[in-house]
Amino acid sequence: MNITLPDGSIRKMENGSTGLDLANDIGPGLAKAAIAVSVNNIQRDLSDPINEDSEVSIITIDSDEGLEIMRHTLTAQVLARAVKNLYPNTKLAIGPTIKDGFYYDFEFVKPIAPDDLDKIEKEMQKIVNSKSSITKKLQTKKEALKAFNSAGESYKESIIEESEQEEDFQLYYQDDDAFVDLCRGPHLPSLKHIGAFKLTKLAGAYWKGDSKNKMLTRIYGTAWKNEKDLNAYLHSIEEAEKRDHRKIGKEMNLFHFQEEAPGMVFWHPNGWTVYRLLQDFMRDKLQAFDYQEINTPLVVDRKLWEASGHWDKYRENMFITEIDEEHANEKRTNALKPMNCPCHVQVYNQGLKSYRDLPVRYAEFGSCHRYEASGTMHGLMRVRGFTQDDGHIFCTEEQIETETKLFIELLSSTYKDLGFEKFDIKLSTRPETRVGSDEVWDKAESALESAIKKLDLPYEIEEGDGAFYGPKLDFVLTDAIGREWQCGTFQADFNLPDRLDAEYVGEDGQKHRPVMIHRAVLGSFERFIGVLIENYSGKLPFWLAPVQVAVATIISDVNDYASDVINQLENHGIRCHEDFRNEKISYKVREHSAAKVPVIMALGKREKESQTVSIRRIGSDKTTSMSLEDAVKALTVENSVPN
RNA sequence: GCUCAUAUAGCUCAGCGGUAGAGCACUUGCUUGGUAAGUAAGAGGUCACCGGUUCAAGUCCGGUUAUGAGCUCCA
Repeated sequence: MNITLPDGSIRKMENGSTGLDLANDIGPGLAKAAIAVSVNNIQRDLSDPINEDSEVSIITIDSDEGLEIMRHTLTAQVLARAVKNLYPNTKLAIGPTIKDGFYYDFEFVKPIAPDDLDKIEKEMQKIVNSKSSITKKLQTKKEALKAFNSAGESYKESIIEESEQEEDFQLYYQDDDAFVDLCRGPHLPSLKHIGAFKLTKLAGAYWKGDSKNKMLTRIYGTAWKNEKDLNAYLHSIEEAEKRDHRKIGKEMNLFHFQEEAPGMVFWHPNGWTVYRLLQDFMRDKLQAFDYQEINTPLVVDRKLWEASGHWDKYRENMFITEIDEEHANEKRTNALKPMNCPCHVQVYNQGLKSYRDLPVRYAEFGSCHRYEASGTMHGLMRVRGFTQDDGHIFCTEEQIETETKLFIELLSSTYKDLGFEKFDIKLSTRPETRVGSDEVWDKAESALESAIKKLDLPYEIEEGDGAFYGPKLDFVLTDAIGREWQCGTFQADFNLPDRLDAEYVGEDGQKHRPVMIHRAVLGSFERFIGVLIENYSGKLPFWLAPVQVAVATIISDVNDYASDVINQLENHGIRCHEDFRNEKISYKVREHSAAKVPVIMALGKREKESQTVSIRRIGSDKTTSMSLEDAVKALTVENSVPN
């Protein structure tokens, strides 16, 4: 048979030759490094026979594929075995690879503690040191079931049970046959190819990811081809932890949370300054794109939520309020709004709208409350009380495309101004259960798609992932260390205008339903500020920094000059912090640097005499001197809000 | 919501049955010092909350609340 290699060359091999035979044929070095083989783009074990003309490449640990196979073997053959050695009655569930590592789900008889990971890790190392080779046996469904049944591995049994195949279940063994695992493969031919690894955490996870099922114990780990890569990875994790907005929020005195209001932010002066600046910035953007800002009630009678459908579908996430019976004349049940859309329809419905009025674009910095499950909250990123940069566009079906295009322009200009150059677009199309005719869906989906195309932007399609009421676009931005955050959204809605009876008079003099588009650029201010903090490690751009200039005196004789400097800066709208304390300048510099103040002005005798300032920028240890006048001018320019 | 862990001074943490500790921050004194920690002293705590075991409970055991890591959820 003919084997085509990645470089295009063709090698003649005997039918039934294995990947290992091929590697040997190419060279002994490759044979030694080979860990698996890719046959017509399907990964196979090195020992699998190849029976027909194929395109084949040898996988080594140096490739991403190879690394993944190594991680897979590490979890399925080494971690699973180590756990079985130490805790013999543990049941094995599943153990896949994930980004940078792997996990394995177990059902332990007695729960284990994080400290036990050390012990397991040592046992794993012992197994790896055996350098066992790994062999595979193929069994029928019946044989496989029997094997795992007698071993008491009920999860494996159920995996086999539910499988549609009858033959060729792959069972992998190490040299001593003492451990066997069912696996899709491929695996390393030998444990000697295992690189550097570390178990990282312990957590619960539902069997098959279903919260109705039993909670298993999941052990996470990371693995790399050598010690150096492992350390680099661990280091990058540490670096990401340093950016944690909860930690930086504390250091910069931006906000706090407390027990009496879980998931609700207490904004401190510094944090609220950032919040206000971002909101003002957003307000200008919206105005430039012809939105009209409105404001609607926080507390609204359940009748409206019943009409909108939220009472049925969303009630468990709503804060419901009742009025103290003793003092109320009438009992009514209200809810804190979890979304702004029904209220926006109320505003739209005031007065008759003509097709000439469309599109109507309402914006609201809408304060919403959602009762999020307790385990889901996470700093500013997931809260119960938040404010959306929300907006709703009422338009005709024909206008969807233009509105999509305009929105993407608004969004990309906003992200760019805030320092995010890269974002991805995801188009989610019709789900199985939905409202609206196929014809309308066709129109809306193609309107969204063609708008993106006209802007020449890349996008991905998420088939069937749309909301029941319409297709949507999600916008995912990438931060400074490559993490992705879904912030913006643009959702067509054929449902709510109908439920809440929104209409306009068309050219034909008849009443029609407008399409409603829900859209947000930042998502919520709370979360977006979290993203900004993590993106910038707290070192916000000058215009967004809560304190922009720390004016620190070197000797108390220059306090009067320093006050003058502060006055001039503040008169130009620059936010200053006065530091006249009886401390050394290095002490002050250290403190303001830690607080991530973008500019530190150190003022001493020299500056006072020459009417200059000495400027030190965050992240640099250089100082530059310039006249006070020039400094005020330069900082004023730098302080202008991007647009 | 589920699993596991955590809760001690403003912050970061130590203490793990017998009078509550450290570093930083804070206050005061001395020091006026040129770009990431001058110096000495002082003050600061219902050890999250409720209950139990014990002669004795931050410390052991239950429960509650919050937080953290995952899981589930995010019409």
